[in-house]
Amino acid sequence: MAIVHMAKREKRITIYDLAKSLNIAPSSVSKALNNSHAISSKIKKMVEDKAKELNYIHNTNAANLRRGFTRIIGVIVPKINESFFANIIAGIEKVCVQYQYSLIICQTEESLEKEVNAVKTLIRQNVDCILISLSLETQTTAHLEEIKNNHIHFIQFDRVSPAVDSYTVVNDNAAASYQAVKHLAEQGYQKIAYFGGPAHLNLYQERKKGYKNALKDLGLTFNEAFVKDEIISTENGRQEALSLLQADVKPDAFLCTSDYVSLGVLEALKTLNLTSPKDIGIIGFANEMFTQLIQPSLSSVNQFSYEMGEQIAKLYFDEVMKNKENDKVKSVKVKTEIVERSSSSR
Amino acid sequence: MAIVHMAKREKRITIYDLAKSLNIAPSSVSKALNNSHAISSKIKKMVEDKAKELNYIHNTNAANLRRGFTRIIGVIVPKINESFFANIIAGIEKVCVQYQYSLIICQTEESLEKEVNAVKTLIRQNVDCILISLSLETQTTAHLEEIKNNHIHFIQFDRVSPAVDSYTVVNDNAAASYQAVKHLAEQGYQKIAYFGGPAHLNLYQERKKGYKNALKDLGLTFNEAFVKDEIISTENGRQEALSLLQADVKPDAFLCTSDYVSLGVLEALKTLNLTSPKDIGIIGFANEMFTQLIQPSLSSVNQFSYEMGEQIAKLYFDEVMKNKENDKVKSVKVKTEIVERSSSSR
DNA sequence: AACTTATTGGAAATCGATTTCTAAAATATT
DNA sequence: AATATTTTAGAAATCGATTTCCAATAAGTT
Repeated sequence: MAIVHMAKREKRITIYDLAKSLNIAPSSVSKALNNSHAISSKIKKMVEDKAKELNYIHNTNAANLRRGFTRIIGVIVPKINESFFANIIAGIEKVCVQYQYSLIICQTEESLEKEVNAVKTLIRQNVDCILISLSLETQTTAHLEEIKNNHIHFIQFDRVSPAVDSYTVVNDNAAASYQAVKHLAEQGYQKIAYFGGPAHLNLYQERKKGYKNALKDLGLTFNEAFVKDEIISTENGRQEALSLLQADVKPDAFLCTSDYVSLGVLEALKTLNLTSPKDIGIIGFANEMFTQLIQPSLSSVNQFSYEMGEQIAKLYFDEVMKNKENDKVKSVKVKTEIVERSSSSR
Repeated sequence: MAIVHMAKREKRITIYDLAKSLNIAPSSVSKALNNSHAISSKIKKMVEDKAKELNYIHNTNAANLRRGFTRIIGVIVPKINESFFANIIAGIEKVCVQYQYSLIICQTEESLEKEVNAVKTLIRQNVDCILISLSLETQTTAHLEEIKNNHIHFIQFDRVSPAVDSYTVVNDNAAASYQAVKHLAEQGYQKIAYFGGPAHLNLYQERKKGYKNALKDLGLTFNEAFVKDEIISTENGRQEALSLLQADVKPDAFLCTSDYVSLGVLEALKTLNLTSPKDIGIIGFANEMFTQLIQPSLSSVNQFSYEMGEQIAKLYFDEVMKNKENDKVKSVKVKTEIVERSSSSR
């Protein structure tokens, strides 16, 4: 796409205009507006009044250049309009306005190339910090190291790469799926299948680990055929469930790492004339809105996405910002909760 | 909340560093990097190589200050994590990256005060354009005029104020609700109630207008008691539906201006032992994900939110940006579509 | 070869704030 | 009253690019 160039905007009122009309120095105007203690309250009052009168608006751009930071935080997510990420962004925004920070949002649409470009854009924009959740494609991390090379603060969340040393905010994914399996077992399900996402993502490794550990601890047998990775859409879930449920040895429950996949399992049950929770137990991840509206309602792991957003932003303001060397990075775990609904209650 | 000040970041490589290490002038470096025709390809090559070698990253801030524009577009929405707005933002982002523009996102949480602050922040940040959908509270528009006073391009979308002269992108709301009523009538519903939002919003005035016009054209009687404003949540919808359905003269269908309200109507039906579509027809607005998943599935007006986002951004790049005086503003209508599902099909 | 015209690199001004340093004025101290 | 100290305003440098203008060189023309 061609890059279009814009005409320069008409000039705004500057501190020089204020200074001239008050017959004082621009530096004094600046100090007055910044409430510096090195300027009298008489001049402060004068300047403030004149600023209001002439409709002066501070030019952040000029100040940023001089100060060296921008009060802007960059956020990179796979998809802005996926409710999990939309909630996280909303939570981040809520906290950022309180600190008078702005947010630049980029989406990668699950593409590494777009992710690399987004990182470049944010570095160019001089953001103070980058908050990122990796795309499904991301397996290299040179672009993340680049953030650190440019001395920009950096927090990974949800989909993180342990290969890069940084602050992280994640759910305790291993514990969450452990709890989910335990819940299914308590409801009497014995042969529990696991539908995970791309195996190179730490997030899914953790969930699989929790699943396996729970089976072991509960004395349930582990069946390699019941474990599928790369199941991330409703359609994937439907097909894999169909094939598993038509095999000789069938599962009696599914732990899905997405509610959309649960939905696919449900569709498969319908075509096979099976019902949940009677024949098959189902539990998903994310606690999407629709899980409580459909029949049967779907059990799910609530990931507290909005709260995760708040915690990410708070981590930045409370810790990262004050840690100049970005050493002693820290990992924050966000609580999860098993929401028991029909699909796993018998 | 206290404003925290940040330490200045460590210095990055600048064009002065490149110039020094190549023994040429900074201005030549700038021209080389901008692919100016006033510089030889020999020097361009030299500069590009050295830039790569030293990991030079362009400082947008400095360039912005000099150029007078930022390649940043500000977006203000009531809630980032409402799927309608999340989709719009995603659509806007999709187009903006193609033009190498970044997005600053603000949410008002339906508060005028936050909206005013968001506008101020965006003006300070020197954005090239502000895209805004008004909060429910917004009835004054001084802050919007302020955008124009600062010569910042400006597009209103979805929830717009006709009191402010600006580009707008909206659904044809009158036509949409007209079609919705027509659809209900065709299915044999005669006494159609209307649940709208705050009456001061143009959006809802239009929808009510379409509703009334459709009734007239179709020869259906208009009943003032069947028209309610300020019904925007599931709970509102449930209560009002309950009260209407227990009155002497009852409606046999509901046109809801939100799918969440439809959901409330559905709840009311359950407590009254009525069913949809047999006893009562329902159609909502927004075509939310859940409308096709629940029982009965809910008919809805698809507003094509993602496409609306794309069109907003395209309007900016194709027209607004080129129209220096911002005169001859234009209103873009985004198509809608009646999605017929069980709740209105008998 | 002499002259005109096109290219191309560099010096310096500029964008609009912040900040350091200096000096004058106000206040405090003896 | 003389001196020491503190306040306060302003001059000038600075952030890192872009852009205008000029001069030197290269290329083209007769």
